[in-house]
This record gives sequence, C-alpha cells and structure tokens, in this order.
Amino acid sequence: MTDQDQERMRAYLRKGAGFVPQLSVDCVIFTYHEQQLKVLLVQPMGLGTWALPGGFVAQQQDVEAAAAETLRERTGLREVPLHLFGVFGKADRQTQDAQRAFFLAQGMEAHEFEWLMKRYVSIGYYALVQHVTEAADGSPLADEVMWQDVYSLPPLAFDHADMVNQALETLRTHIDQQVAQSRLLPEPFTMNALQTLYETILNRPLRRNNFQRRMLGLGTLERMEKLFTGGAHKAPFLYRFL
Amino acid sequence: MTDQDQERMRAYLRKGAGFVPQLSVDCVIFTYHEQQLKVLLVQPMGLGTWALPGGFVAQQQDVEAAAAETLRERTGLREVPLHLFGVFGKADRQTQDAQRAFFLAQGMEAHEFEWLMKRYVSIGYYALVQHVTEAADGSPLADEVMWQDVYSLPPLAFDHADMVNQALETLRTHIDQQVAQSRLLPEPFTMNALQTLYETILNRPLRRNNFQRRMLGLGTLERMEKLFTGGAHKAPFLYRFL
DNA sequence: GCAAAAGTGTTCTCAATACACCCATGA
DNA sequence: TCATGGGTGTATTGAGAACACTTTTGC
Repeated sequence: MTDQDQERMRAYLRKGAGFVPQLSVDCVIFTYHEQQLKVLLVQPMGLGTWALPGGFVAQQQDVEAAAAETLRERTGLREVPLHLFGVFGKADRQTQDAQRAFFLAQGMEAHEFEWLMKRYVSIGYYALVQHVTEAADGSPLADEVMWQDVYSLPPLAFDHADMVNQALETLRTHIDQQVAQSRLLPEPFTMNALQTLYETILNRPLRRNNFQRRMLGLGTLERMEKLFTGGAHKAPFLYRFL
Repeated sequence: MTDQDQERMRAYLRKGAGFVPQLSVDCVIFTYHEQQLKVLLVQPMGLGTWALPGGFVAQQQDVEAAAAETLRERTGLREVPLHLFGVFGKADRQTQDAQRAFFLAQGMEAHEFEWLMKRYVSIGYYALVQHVTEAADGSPLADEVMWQDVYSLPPLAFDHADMVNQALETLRTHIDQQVAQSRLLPEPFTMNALQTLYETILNRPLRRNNFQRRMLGLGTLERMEKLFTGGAHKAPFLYRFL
C-alpha cells in the first residue's frame, strides 16, 4: 500500500466522509514476466495477509475511475482499459475478525473504526498490463507490493482468491482483445513468444501451426523482417500488433 | 410500486438505516407475450416517469438476494436465476432534479430527504421469466406496474434506458440458456413458436430450416407427437425442453 | 389441384483441428 | 550432417448459411 493510499485510507477512516460508504473497488491486475502470469498483490501495513489492490469511491467519482485511480497509484499506468468482471456482494464475504484485523493494521484504535464494521460490496475490475516496477511517483514498488505468479498465490484476504479466479476466467474469454491491447510483449516479438504468452494465460499447450494461422487470421499482426541473433536454428519472423 | 415497497421505501427514507447507503439494485425483467418481448416497468406513485423495478440492499442481505426480492414482490416468481449484466456507477447518472422529484413523489418533505441527495451506485440484474399478471400476494399487478414492449419504451427515469439496452445485449448473447431455462413457452410448443420467440428477442429474421437444425443440435429439445387442431396446413411436431 | 406451412436433404464455405513435410541454422 | 526449431501445405471435421425438394393439409 502506497503512502498516498495510506493517506486516503486514514482520511476515510477518520473523517468517515467523502467516500461512498460500504462500497469498494478491487483490481485484479495481470501482467506477464519471465514466462509467468502474475497478479499485483499488496500487503496493507502490519496485516499479515496479502490482498488485491483496492480502494474506495469518492462521492464525485465514477466507480470505474476509482479503479483506474488504484491502478495508476500502484503501477503508474494510465489510459489502461479496465473491465468489470464481477460484483461481490455477499453479506458475509468479510468476516468481522478479518475486518477488525484490517483496520487495526492501519494503526487505528478500536473506538475509531467500530462504526465502520459493516459489510462491504466490492466491484471487481481487471486489466492486463505491461510489467512495470515503478509506482505512480516514479519510486520502485514498495515492499508491500508485489507481482505474484497467479498459479501459486499465497492465502489472500477475504474472498480475493475467488476474485482472481473469476477475473482469470474473464481474461481467458477475451484473451485476443486483451493481449492485443495490452502491448504486453516488447515489439517486435516472435510468434513463439506470443504463443508462450497465450499458453501461460490459458494454462494449456497450443499447437504451433494452428496457433500461427489463427493469430494471422485475426488481422491484428504485422509481419516484419527476420531475426538472426539468439536463435541456434532457423531465424523466425518478427511481428508486432497493428 | 407495491404497497410493500412503499413501506420499505418510507422506512428507509425515515430511518435512514437498515440498508446499505447509496447502493441500489435494478432489475430488467423480460417476458414474452403476444409475440412481443416485454420489460417490467413501474411508476413510483406520483412520479410521472416509468422506471425499472429496483430496490435497496439490506445490511444483512446478499446483493443478488435483494434483486431476487424485488422480482418476487413484483411478479411472485421465485427461484428465477438472475444474472448480473452491469454496474452503473457514474457519479452523475442521476440528476439532482430527478432525484428530488423521485423523493417528492414518495410524499416526502424536502427537509426529510435532503441528507439523502447523494449519488447512487446501482447493480443491474436481468432475467427472462414467464408472463405473469399477479404480484407476490396474488393480487393483480397494480396500475403502476406494467409489461411494456421493449422496442417501444416510454421515457425512463435516470439511465434506465441504457440499462435495458445493456441487459438486452446480454440476453441475446446467452439466448439459448435463457430461453431453455425460462420455460417461457407453454409446453408443448411448435418449432415455429420457438423460432418466433428467438426472432423477437434477436429482432431479426432467422431461416426456418437452419434454425430447426440448430435447435435440435443443442440437445435440449424433446420431440413429441403431432398437432392437429389449429393448423390449416401440415401438422407440425410438438416439442418441449428436457 | 393448389397454395401454404412443415419436414428433410444437399451444397458451399469457413474455422478449427490434426497430420505431414520442407527449410534454415549452428553445433 | 543432423537434430532442432520454424514455416507452410493438406485433409478432415463440424457448424452455419443458402438453396432446393418433398410432404401434408384445408380450401
């Protein structure tokens, strides 16, 4: 959690105003690095559990803008299209104990947050973004923020593990658009690199030749010159998204 | 709006407690009657505008349960699967004027609801249900409740017209499951009746023979005996959903 | 018998799939 | 030269679309 977040959080906890009560946004932010599909996790200070980056919605703020703000603060990324993937509105999705621990971790006294111990409804947004290691202010991501392999997640707070799963399912059904828009791979890239990315997201092997035809059929790839360097074998074409 | 609703509404307005503040659910409830795709609309007492049936979320209530409750009160239907189709969270989606008119229509005095004049975030659910003309208590649907042809809607409150459009898009993409689950047609029905239903929902003509093959290919239809009565021509098969 | 509605068959296309083969490279 | 990775061609399958033909029925 960034300092800025702490600030907003404290302001919310103390003032109890300025935000829409009992409403939050949580973001499942995927990236791809070192052949792994990763999710951005945060560890609110003093709380021993990892969680999704989330935030509150200011009274004058669109709900989606609140999610975008969270994304910007944590990764410095702007103009990234966020997509709704679910609403988490079960009355008992947060236990009283977990909530209390959360507020205590913010350094609050019990009497300060007792009135806040109500159920929260959370709106879930996801995005697939470039791998970044800097927060909005240009500083490196703090210790309490990390990219974690989606296939080996630590225990997460509340129902955040469910959220990741639902977001992942949604990402998979919209993989073509998401990958093309994300500009995730350093261009130009080889077809093999693109295939590995797809296989990582879908978590299953794809057939090389069919994959190539399918990708070229989408009409979003431009073929460029050849690659000579690294390969110990035939030099593959390079591509980039239109 | 039913009496029961009025009651809940007043209680909310007066007590300002018991519900999650600034959060609502709105339901787009589709049915099919007289070869028209219809949407359930309500007209809050005294307000000159039609609106979607909506409600608030009690503190101990799941968000989806709040939507189901609305559906049950208005139509008496239970166990109907509701599906999320969107979140409407723009800060300015309700104008102050419209909100004021809404509260005034409830018979409230200005000083009673002034503190309530805040933005609302609404969770949108939709369902495709059998055509019913009775509310939960067995009484006929009141004057302030009507089924209206989706293709000729009156002006709706707030952003409810957008909601209907989004819900309709979602319904169309899941038409097979929705129609099969809805038990909308009186069984047994002819293939022609089913096709007309599809054409009404999709708002475009379908080819008779291809439609038949596609439907039978779904594996959810059971073919029965013949129909003799009405037809002035060849007697068609009858079907029902498995 | 004829028009209209209903049932069924045929063809074409396209995408997805699976299999197979050739090419280029560097160890 | 040969194992490996990369590029491409081909056959098969199934769904969807478009067209055609036959069957049944009341008038």
